[in-house]
Amino acid sequence: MFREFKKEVEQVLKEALEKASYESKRPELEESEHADISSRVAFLLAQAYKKSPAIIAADIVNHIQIPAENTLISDAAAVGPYINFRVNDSYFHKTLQQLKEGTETETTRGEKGKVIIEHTSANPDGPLHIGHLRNAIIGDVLVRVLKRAGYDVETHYYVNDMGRQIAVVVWGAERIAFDETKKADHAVADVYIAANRMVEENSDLLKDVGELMRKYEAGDAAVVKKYETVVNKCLSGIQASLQRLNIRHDLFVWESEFVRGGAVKEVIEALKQSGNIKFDGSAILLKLEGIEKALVIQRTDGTSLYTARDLAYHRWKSSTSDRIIDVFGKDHELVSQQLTKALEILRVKAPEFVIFEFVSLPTGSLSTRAGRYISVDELIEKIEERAYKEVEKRREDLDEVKKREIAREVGIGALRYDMVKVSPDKHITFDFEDALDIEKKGAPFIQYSHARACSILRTAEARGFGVTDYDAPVSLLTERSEKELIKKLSKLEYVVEEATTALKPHLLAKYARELAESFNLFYKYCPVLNAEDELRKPRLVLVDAAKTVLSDVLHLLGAEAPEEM
RNA sequence: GGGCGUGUGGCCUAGUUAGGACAUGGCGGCAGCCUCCUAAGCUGCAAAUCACGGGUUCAAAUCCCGUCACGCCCGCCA
Repeated sequence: MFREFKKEVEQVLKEALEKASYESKRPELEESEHADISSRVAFLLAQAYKKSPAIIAADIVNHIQIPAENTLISDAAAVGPYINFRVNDSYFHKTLQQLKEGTETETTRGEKGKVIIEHTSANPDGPLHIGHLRNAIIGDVLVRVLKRAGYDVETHYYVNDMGRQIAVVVWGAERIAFDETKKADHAVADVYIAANRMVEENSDLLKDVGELMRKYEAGDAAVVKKYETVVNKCLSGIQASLQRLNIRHDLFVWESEFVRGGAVKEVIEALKQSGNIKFDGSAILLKLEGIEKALVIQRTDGTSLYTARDLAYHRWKSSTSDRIIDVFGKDHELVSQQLTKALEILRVKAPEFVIFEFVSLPTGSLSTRAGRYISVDELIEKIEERAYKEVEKRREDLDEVKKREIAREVGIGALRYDMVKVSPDKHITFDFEDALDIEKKGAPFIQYSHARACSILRTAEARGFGVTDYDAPVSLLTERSEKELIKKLSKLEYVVEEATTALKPHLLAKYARELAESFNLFYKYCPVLNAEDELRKPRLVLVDAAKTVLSDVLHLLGAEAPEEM
């Protein structure tokens, strides 16, 4: 409802500016603690019209006409240079009415077009570590938010199966047996680390690895088979980890498809046509505007490079979607720029990039090859265990299965929230102890508010207060905490929209926390079950509506919404 | 050397795209609140030269210039 309110204020303000003969490009609206929405447009006009902002603000307010009916605005007032707008009773009423049938609106089903989002895309040479985790969670929250905003979303995991490191694993797998007692991706990592050591100690072995790569690119059936076995083995382990985090991909796109399917050749051909190509011996280079070094897209020996394969991949994505989003680590930023320029040359829509800064350990940067990483599996294990202890402390009354279930939901929620709450362009030094410390204002805090709402509704039913009656008079909800909560509820769609256009998933985390805070204050100051009949009815409506939004926002963050904890 | 990003109370963090009303929260610290719907909650207190130095402006955490610190990138790797 906040979006509608904001739009109406914009309109009303625009009309008033015209009537008062002021010209301003923007309404200068901002959320404010002094009003429901506030305009600082008077500041901008002060210079041009050589009057004090306060006088202009008062003048504008005098020209403001709030519609007699069907409006969400209660009043507009000039407070010094600011013009403050407030919502009216119907705003509260409509907000709750809208939540009657849940929050799924008519825009929720793919009508904004198709967006392909690529995230995680860890090399299949070992398990996911905490760096991949940040990528996966930022990506997954965006997926959920975009769906909610009305996009038809397709999620891709781009499988780098043509790199040297995968060849090393395949080479190693010919000599070293996988430890079948281990989770598949961990077994692959063992082989990778061991094989890598062998290759490093004896550089003659590199020839074998190179031979494997050439045969794979050429499509040698036996080699392809070996690759597929190894890559699929690793991916199965990775997928299992992702599943525990409530993350799934629609499509696993293998790099090699673009080589053997001919798409890479086509891209190189198209680039040749463009005239931005130069040759260095038999190698092919692409000149890019504003980037000093030309990009090599084909080796002297004629084999393909990551860059060319990536171009083919993006050309394909572009042809089958309206919007492309790539979630990349900061180390890929230059690549993303090169990609953009190259796609421009191909006259193809470029992706939008969500670039996130690195996660490092207190001991230094992460490295799968050096075995220096914390795997996501280990992290999940430990955080669920920690959550279990917390549940046990509080709810000895529950049976084992239930306690485990809550611990899982709380643990995963906490982990995900922790990763998504900070802005992507902040560098993170990962501290195991900090992560395990189920933070007070993280996901469990929000889940707890939801559980409290559920508890009230459960008890209401048990006491025979009947179904929640959305026709109950909302006007009785006059307490400050009640009004604040409703206003907070009304902002979900607005936040979703902001997070979608700016591609900032952490906005959702912030909103979720604030929503839970609002609910907790309401809970504290407004008894529901013990209120008088007349008041209890609308309060139950508010609890029910809050439960809906809390649950929704938790799901948008990829966390569960437990009914009790 | 060049490019990108970050620097906000003891620690972590929001706000920087579009400059404006007392800089958002958390952790930790101190002091309180369970005869009342789950205390994973709530209330209060202490704690900030918004890295540093200039500049623009009526107004700067936010814009401009410079400096410093940290991270990442600058492969016929992926």
